[in-house]
Amino acid sequence: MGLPSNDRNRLPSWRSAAYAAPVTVTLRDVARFADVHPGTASKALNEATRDRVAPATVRRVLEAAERLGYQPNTFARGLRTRRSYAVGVVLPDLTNPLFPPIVRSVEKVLAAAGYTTLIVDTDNDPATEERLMTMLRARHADGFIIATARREHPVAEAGDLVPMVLVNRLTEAALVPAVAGDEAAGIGTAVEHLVSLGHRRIGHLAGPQDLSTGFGRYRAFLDATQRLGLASADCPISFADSYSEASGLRAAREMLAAAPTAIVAGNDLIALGCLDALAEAGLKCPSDVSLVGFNDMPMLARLNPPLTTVHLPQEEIGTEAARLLLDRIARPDGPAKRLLLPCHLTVRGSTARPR
Amino acid sequence: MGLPSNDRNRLPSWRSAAYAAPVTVTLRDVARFADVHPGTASKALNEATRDRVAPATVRRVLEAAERLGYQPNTFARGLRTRRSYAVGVVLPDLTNPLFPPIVRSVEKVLAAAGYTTLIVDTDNDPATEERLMTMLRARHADGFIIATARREHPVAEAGDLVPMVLVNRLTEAALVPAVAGDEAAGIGTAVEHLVSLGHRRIGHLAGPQDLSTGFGRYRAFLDATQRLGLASADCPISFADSYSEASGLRAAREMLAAAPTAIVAGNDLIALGCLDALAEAGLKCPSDVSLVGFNDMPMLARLNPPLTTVHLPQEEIGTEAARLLLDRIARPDGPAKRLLLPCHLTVRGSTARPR
DNA sequence: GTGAAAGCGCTAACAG
DNA sequence: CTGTTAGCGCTTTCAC
Repeated sequence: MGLPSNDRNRLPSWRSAAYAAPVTVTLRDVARFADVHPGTASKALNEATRDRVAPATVRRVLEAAERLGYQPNTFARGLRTRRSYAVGVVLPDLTNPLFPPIVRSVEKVLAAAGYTTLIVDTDNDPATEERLMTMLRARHADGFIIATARREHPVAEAGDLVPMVLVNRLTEAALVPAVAGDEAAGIGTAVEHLVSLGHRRIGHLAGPQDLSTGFGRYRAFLDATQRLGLASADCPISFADSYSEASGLRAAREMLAAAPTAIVAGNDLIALGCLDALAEAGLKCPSDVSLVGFNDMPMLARLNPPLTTVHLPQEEIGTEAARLLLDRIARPDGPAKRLLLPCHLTVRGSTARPR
Repeated sequence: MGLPSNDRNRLPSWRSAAYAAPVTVTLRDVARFADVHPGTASKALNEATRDRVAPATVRRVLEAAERLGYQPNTFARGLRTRRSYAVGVVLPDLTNPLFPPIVRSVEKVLAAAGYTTLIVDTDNDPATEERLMTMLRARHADGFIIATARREHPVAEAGDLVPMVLVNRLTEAALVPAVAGDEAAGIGTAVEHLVSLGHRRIGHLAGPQDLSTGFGRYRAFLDATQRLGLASADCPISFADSYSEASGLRAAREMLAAAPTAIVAGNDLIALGCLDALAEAGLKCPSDVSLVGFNDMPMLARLNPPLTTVHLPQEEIGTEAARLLLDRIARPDGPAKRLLLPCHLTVRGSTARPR
């Protein structure tokens, strides 16, 4: 009596527990060991119901659980409570260096609250996204952090049905909590910086317009140039159809016909493509053309020239997203907070006075 | 009759299903709709037992499931079958660009086999790793892909108790399946390349020796230089205590006292630190000192000079790791295959003939 | 404050 | 080939 009933996987004591095959010790085992009814053991183990059990009993149960290395069975608990303590994080592309820092901080906050993070990579494919969402739903994720950012996106309609937080995208409908960098302000700062250097012909290599970031930064560029009194004829715009060096190269070739003295790129990869286009055209950066990127991905400081770019507070974005989600899970009907975190311009060597 | 018994979350049809709160349709609902017993419905739905059900019945059940949008409850199934169809992937650091491509291909293979990938980031901390492993175990992960690579690692002892595959590390004990790039060959190729350029004084900036990669590459360097007939006195070695630019810088400063004409770095980050040390010392790369990195992280081609480095087949590593694991889950007692995938040297601008 | 009992949704062994 | 039944491990009323 008092020992786990199940010993099909009893393991030698010298094994490291975490990597060994599970020895299944159940609540019944704990209860038997502590000499109480399983129901009572359950109450004692559960923070919320603990106060309905005599302190001495609680102690006995807790000790038994400790001694036996009791781990509640997630399946049984989930089946009963309909909660998984798992959160889905839906990313468009894990290899995009923008996301890992966000994921890390999300994971940290959620883990501290007892949640498991289910990371999922949609490969920028709506069908994959649908499939993965279905999977996450089947696993009864308690909430979602969604970083895929098509402007036309089913999530915009799903509204407040399931706890979720949007990252890097603010839907028009303010029903869904969201956190993002203040990209408009970031683009604004970039344009101001160029204007203050003396630029008057500033182009924009816009990102994909079906992504909310691409669209948002484009609008922000329009606003900023207008606000600063630049003629729209002096502000050529080309559209890249993806966030990639190749698309950036194509768009930049087009752009260079308009001979801007400075260019604001939709993101860093587009800026890199632009760098190639400049080299191709025999133009030097920054002496002939200044260039600003967006995102501040790693290694930019080591480029030639080091790229000036708008820095996003990735870690903070992740932290806040996780907090908002926990909030939402706790109070699904609370107001949908929407957070805009400040971006700053990291000035490096790719911007200078025009000739 | 024939409708889901549970309508607390019935959703308007215009909502996108994937993002809406779950409407719970159970096996009983499907069975009722198809007018069979739940047990029969279960058999019909399950590939493996389907042939014990009349084809016409199978069709009816399948259609009912489709019509009602039936999703089996993972908890109930897991509780019953003691399988989760989830696999834990344990990474030391998600922000290391080495891992995302591996994770992506792992995820792809596992998803195709019906498994969910649980990605977990240990932040290079053994305690965090232990905690996360416990969590994964509580969630009854069916297997593990482990990419953390301390040489002293509990996993090395846990042996074949739970299905797992090691990535980027071959334990001495050949009990655990593993897949890695052939780093020794990679280092060998790098040294050969330098020797063929005419270098005779070749240094090594070794990575942390408590990591199996750091140690393995160090040994490979020793082997290669000896094999090629270089005097060990001509092959200075400094140790970086982490894979970082800062550590690389420190180790490189030390190394430069020995005046090698070429340096093989333990990884790319160490190589970057080395680049800084060279600049500091007023040495030009590659004209004064040639430099080779390891891993081929992104952006290296855009550096000044573009870094020559050993390329790891990350995608293939991930694919093979996932396959090995599926194998292992299917036949836990099969032989532990150990795969060594070829690395190739990507020659760029940081290596040249010595003066 | 504790015990008893029901049941979450599923699968698998066994009967028919 | 189909139905019946039991039970995975847990939480949660409801009695006592």
